[in-house]
Amino acid sequence: MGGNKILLVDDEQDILDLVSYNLKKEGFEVYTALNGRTAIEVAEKALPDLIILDVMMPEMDGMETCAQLREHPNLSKTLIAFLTARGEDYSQIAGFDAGADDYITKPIKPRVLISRVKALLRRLESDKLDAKTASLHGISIDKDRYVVLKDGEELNLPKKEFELLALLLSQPGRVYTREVILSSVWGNDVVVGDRTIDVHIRKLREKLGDEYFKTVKGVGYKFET
Amino acid sequence: MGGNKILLVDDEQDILDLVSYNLKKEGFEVYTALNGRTAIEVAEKALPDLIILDVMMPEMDGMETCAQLREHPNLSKTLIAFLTARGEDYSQIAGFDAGADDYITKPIKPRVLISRVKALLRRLESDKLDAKTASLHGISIDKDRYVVLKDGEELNLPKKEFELLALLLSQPGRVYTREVILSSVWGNDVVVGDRTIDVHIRKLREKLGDEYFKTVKGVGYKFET
DNA sequence: CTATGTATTAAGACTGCGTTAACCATTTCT
DNA sequence: AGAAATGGTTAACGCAGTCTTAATACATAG
Repeated sequence: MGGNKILLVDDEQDILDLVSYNLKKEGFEVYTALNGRTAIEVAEKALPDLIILDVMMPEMDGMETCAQLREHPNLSKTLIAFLTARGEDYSQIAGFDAGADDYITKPIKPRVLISRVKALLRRLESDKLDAKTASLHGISIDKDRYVVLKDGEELNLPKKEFELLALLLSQPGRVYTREVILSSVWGNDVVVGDRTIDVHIRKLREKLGDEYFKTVKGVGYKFET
Repeated sequence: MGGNKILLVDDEQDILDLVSYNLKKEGFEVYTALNGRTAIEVAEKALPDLIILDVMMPEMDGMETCAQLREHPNLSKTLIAFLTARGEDYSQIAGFDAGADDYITKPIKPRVLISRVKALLRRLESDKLDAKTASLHGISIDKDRYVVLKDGEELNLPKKEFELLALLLSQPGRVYTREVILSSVWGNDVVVGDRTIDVHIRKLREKLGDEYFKTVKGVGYKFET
């Protein structure tokens, strides 16, 4: 998870030091700037994944900086989090909906900050993945039409096979236990044996390729590339 | 993202209508209450994800309501946002740190409100995620995917090894006695010898590195860096 | 030095999965 | 309707990987 670049912008050196220390401890690559102007310069070169921006700064405030960053072609999609003092007048901040991705309130609690930063970056990662996976593993389903697309080829699966695939595909990578699979695909009242699932998994493997369906012994199955 | 439940509490029907309309338009399920007492009643039944609470209300004000909500076992972790009039005396609000998760100032601007609400709920979602993943210094586990990440490398551990690691990692540094480990990983009714634990610890050491797993003689094991 | 607790192996037991084939159930075709 | 095809479920058996044990070697505290 380490290695993400974060740009930290605040006019108080103390805040920079505190936050910087904590972020580095977590393995992040940290850049700092004391004002909006240098922030933009640094951002252009470092291309950070996340910019944490103090709202209240002399000269160019956080919102103004944010707006300029959004103008920049290479930075328009960078995550931006605002640092605001609790009780600050939100109306003007949010009213200027410059597209901040999160708000972090001072006083800063390191552990809170870290978890928020991680949450934001997770979002970034999953967005990236989402864009890729659709085309990467070449398998997608169309629940409306009850059709599976593999490398552009349409494929008609029987009901149970389709629903099982749909379940696994709904959260690629996540392991679904037999219990969950049964209640989700077969329903809570229906009683069928565990081998039934195996057989359907086998059929999916036959039709879509062995490599996608991974067994986690003692736990369940997952869809993975 | 739709489907989140929001409880809106304000003594002015106009405000309820305005905000309610806007939230519903975004696909949220909205409940309303005109005072603190009914707010608690509704909250108990609906279990909302977020409660927006006017600070200034007759009888029971927002802070008092908030405090009572926090007492309630099923609602103690619900997100709470305070509605405050601009220029209101923040000191008494913040001083009474009842654990509000955000402050929204009146007059309410719909677009602002929506973006704040969405930001809050996003936080909720990622906090839920946090519970499922634990990480420490290059080693992290993903319970959903049943995968261990070491320096970015994916690692598949067998069930017991994974669960043992998950336990130790759940409170890094804390020593887990053999007794606790057995009841947690193996269950209370299963009877296995103590050496079994050693062997699993050994395998974890092999796969993840000796240094992480510290033996505390006569007590148990702990995960440490 | 001894007692106690832990580390390390290797071997065997065990569990749970994969696979096939046969058997119903349901739908479709003639 | 009867036949045929398709889909769903189960049972049986083999197999691989996982778990546990037991035996022995090692470490540390007293």
